[in-house]
Amino acid sequence: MSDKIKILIADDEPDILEFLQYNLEREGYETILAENGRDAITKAKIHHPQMILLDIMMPELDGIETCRELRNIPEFKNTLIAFLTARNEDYSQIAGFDVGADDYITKPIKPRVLISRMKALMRRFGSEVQEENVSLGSIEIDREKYLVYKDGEKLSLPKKEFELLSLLASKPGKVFSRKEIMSKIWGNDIIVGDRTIDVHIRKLREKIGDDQFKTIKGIGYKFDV
Amino acid sequence: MSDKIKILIADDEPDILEFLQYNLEREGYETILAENGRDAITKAKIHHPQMILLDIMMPELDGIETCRELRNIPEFKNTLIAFLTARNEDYSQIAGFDVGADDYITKPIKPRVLISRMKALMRRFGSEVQEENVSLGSIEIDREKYLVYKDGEKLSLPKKEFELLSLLASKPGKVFSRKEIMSKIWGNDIIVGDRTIDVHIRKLREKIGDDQFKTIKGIGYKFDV
DNA sequence: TTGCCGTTTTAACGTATCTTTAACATTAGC
DNA sequence: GCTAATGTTAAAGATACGTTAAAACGGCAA
Repeated sequence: MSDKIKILIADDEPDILEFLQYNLEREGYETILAENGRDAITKAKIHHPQMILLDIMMPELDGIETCRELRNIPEFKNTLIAFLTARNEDYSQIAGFDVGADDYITKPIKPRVLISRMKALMRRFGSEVQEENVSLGSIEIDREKYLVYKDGEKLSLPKKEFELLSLLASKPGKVFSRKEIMSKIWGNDIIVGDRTIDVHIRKLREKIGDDQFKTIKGIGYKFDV
Repeated sequence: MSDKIKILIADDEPDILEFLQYNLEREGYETILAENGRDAITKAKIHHPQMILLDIMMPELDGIETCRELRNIPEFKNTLIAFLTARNEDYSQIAGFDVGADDYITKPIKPRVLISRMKALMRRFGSEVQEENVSLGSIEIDREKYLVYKDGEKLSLPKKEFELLSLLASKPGKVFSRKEIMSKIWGNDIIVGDRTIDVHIRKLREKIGDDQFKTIKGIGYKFDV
């Protein structure tokens, strides 16, 4: 499996797609191409890109709507999303940010500028970029296949448990507050009771090991070896 | 203490400064003004802004250099920094990002666009308010892991004790008044008796060391080595 | 559609731990 | 030495977490 950073590009003009693909791949990124918003959402679910570039004007589903829908899917709550668009479309620009975009890049696109902006975004938020695989002590996590290995033995966790483990293990030792866990796994709109998290933690403790998961009363949980 | 978000603006044109000040304050931000890069660094150290807007072209010290210097000061490693500049200065744009900027806003500035961009940056960044780790003498505080090390030995303090230590240690030597401690740790609505603070201080003295915590009778406490 | 099954969430209750109080002792500073 | 502020202690109070079982949900196959 490749450990390249994956970028999904959605634009209805093949020329632009090709231009971006060429320039990004030359920088060592892996690109996934989509020709409209609907297509972008589908492909995002399959490929789990770290970053998504959306043209504003697209058939089927425009960039703004696509972004809104993506942000409603917990998996993409924290994915970097940037818009591409013609100069001076200020209205779109505002709408874009309000809908949860991280950046807004004006056409004509200059490769050097694009790359610099992308790197700036990733530098800052890179810590949140989910690595493909994590391996700590006797635990190994394969994010793509949704699989966990404990001492080499394959465990197949349900989705929520997997996501929780995956989140906690992304920064071993760091305490994740309940709020943080909730927003990263459930998203900001969905509200679940406090006991829900406990129950998932309990399941993980049963399956992975009791002492790996530490409770910090009043704050949250952390995963440690 | 005000809980408004503080934004430092550096530009050598008074008109622009005033324009930005007006628009940002109207949105509920607190603004700090600087007229060149040197000034900006000085004022940043005094006011600890959450975000800094830098004009590229400035006398004394230009935006690029200012940003580079700021990024070399640990306190500002994670502060949001955005550049303001005229259109099409692509070279500056690239240099800006390479030097650690988070965004790049082109003049003429449209207030709604500026505010939207800023909110987009803060939305991402806000959750990850990087609290710095403190290390004084034999005490080390890891805020992310909610751990305190005393001579390398790991201590795990209850929430209130941790917060109190964390507060006092954030400015070693500074005397925190009881009122200040109360409002920072309990908030302004919750009222607790005076003995409560004493008890927590006592616990800390037991665990961390008696003489680190000094009482200033009639005023409050300070933490020192 | 219906029923099944695995997953997720809720609710109720128990419990450990943390937080605050209150009563009394001690101390610092006038 | 007097007084107000702080220190100490133990116990009461509050709260967050753990546990369990059952309900709700969602996909899937008959």
